[in-house]
Amino acid sequence: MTLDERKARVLRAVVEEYIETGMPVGSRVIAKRYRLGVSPATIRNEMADLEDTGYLDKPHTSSGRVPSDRGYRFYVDELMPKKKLTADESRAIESLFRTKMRDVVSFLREVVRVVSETSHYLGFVLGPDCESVTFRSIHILPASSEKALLVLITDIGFVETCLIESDVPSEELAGISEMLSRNLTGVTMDRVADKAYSLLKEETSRYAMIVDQVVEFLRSVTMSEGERLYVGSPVNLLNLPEFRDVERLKGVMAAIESNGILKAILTRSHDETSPTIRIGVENEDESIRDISMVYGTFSAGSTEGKVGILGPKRMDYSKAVAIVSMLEDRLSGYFARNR
Amino acid sequence: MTLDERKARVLRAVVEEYIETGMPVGSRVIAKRYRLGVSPATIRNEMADLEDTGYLDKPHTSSGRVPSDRGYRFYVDELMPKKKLTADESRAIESLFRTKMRDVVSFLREVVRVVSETSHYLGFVLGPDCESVTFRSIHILPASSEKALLVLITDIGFVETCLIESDVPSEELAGISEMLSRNLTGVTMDRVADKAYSLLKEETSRYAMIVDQVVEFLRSVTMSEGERLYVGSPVNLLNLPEFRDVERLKGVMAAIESNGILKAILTRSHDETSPTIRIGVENEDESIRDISMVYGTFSAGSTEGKVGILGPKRMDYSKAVAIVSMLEDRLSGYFARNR
DNA sequence: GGTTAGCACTCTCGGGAGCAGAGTGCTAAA
DNA sequence: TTTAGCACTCTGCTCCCGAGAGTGCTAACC
Repeated sequence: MTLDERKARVLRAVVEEYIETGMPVGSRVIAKRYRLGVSPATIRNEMADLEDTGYLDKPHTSSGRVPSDRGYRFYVDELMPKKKLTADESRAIESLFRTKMRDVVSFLREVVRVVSETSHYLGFVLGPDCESVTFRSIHILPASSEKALLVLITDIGFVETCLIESDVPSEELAGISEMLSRNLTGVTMDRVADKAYSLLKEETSRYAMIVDQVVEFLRSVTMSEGERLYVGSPVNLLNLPEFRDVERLKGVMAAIESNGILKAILTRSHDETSPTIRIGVENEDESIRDISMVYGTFSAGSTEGKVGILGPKRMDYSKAVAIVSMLEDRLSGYFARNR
Repeated sequence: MTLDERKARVLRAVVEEYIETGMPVGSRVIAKRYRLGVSPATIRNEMADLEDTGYLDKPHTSSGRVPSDRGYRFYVDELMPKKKLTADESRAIESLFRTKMRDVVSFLREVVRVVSETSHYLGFVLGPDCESVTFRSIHILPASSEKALLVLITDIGFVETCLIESDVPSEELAGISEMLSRNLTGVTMDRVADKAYSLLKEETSRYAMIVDQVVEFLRSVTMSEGERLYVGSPVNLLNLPEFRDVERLKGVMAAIESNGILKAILTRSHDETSPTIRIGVENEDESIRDISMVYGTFSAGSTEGKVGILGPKRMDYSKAVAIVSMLEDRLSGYFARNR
């Protein structure tokens, strides 16, 4: 499963050339642009071998070669150089952490925007999951004569709020919140609503109005799994020749938007090496078999989230890895600081 | 500028047929499908007249007619039937208001989603603007030993939160928030940060740490103009024949995403009739001259927001108007209830 | 034996040519 | 005023051809 020196250099040249141009690459270009010191004919022989062993494909009998999924895989595993981000790119990413974000949701949206922008592909973030996030405290604040504001804070600094109807006097609201906070601290979010209900059920008669609303709020926070996934804008994909065909774009978009698919993949994966790379067929799901993704994990308190990039198979893996690695690091730091 | 009875019927038939099929429509189809009681030849004469007066266009010398922007305009002004939403459509919209939303931002995002879905075009919402939203109250809650949570509530029920560093004891935090709330209530959001600063500057020495952060938070809330515009996913547009050409889609997407454009149009417009319809060239901005938009205004407290639909010129205006009208109404109601 | 030049072969892509189909405009008759 | 008829126009499709790019193979070369 290993390749001799020269074959490896040819494969690398083909992959990099193809990543850059998007057009099948011929022996001529390789010989000219990548100084391997041999003639096109020799390159042709090597390419034929690489095709036999499955590292390269031919779109048709007689046009240049294109890396196969296996070829990309070998490239990212063995040949790919470690690219550094340009000053501009790292500045764009760092700026995320310099300006204070008001809440985690807008922060993660902003992360997605920056990832899409610097990678020129499609960025996404999967937020930490509820099952391992725990309750820290709840506050019930009087908001007007008939309204109160519920404010929930979790251990990783997520804040959720909700306006409810309430005519309960503010001292009693404070009492309830204090009691809930005291008893629920450390409980995981998926169990918090039930636990709150049992704590509050004796009070039901006195504060019936707000008890239901508080429990419903806690439940809805847990349920809002759907909102964990943030995906960037697909404008960048429109510039890629592989998405000239609207149908293909539609397929990918549908898959991503259907939301379940990407999330399932990301939550299922407990991966080995730091940024995970999924190339074409390596993706479980049919609908994204002709694109690639690069994603990594960041830790947020007791749990973790994912950040990644979706792009064509001929994506600039090296840069994608650099971006994802940097974000894994910075995001973990961010959540550690903001606990 | 008026049309005789039969010309009007022909124009209406052409517009509706074109909206439905997206293909240039010929005299034959009109005669067959729309019982006007005359032959294709007569229709042809009428169509020729309509072309002379600028209501119809011909893509090329000898193919069917297509409505011109002026034709669409006449159609929406004079000919368009008032469509009712189907049961499914109104149910989808009503469901927005039945399930309790946790915060205004996710609520508006959800509105955008539903609008896109029921219209099959691209929905958008422009939230109320800061200059006319006023401050209601602020709370500074202890969140952990070195953190505090700022919670800001505005008169229309918008809630913004932010975690800050703080080692100030909770009683004093309560004192500060109480003082701020008392003095700032009713102040418009664009002036609140400065006012807060002058209120707090005497305390600067004692609570230097948090004073700056509070002021910065208030300032950033005002600044977050950029987040006021919510735009749906453009997947629906991919299904339209007019966006088969990727370039066109790219143009529109870029214009929308650049954010300033759409917002400028919406904030500038103080329109006459309830749902405003902008057809093709009627749009000020070059980049959206070949699409149409239908949007309306909803009131939120002392200020207002916009909700609308972006689609091809041959969009189903009648349905778009129905959707927008319904939302103008419901959203105004929603913000009135949730003050 | 590995490397290279040469050459025949294959396949795509772009530009006509030709043809069916759809639709028009005009004319003349009802 | 309406309509039938007909010549005309323009598109879209298919087929065909030639140019160009690239390959695989063979035979010569170092």
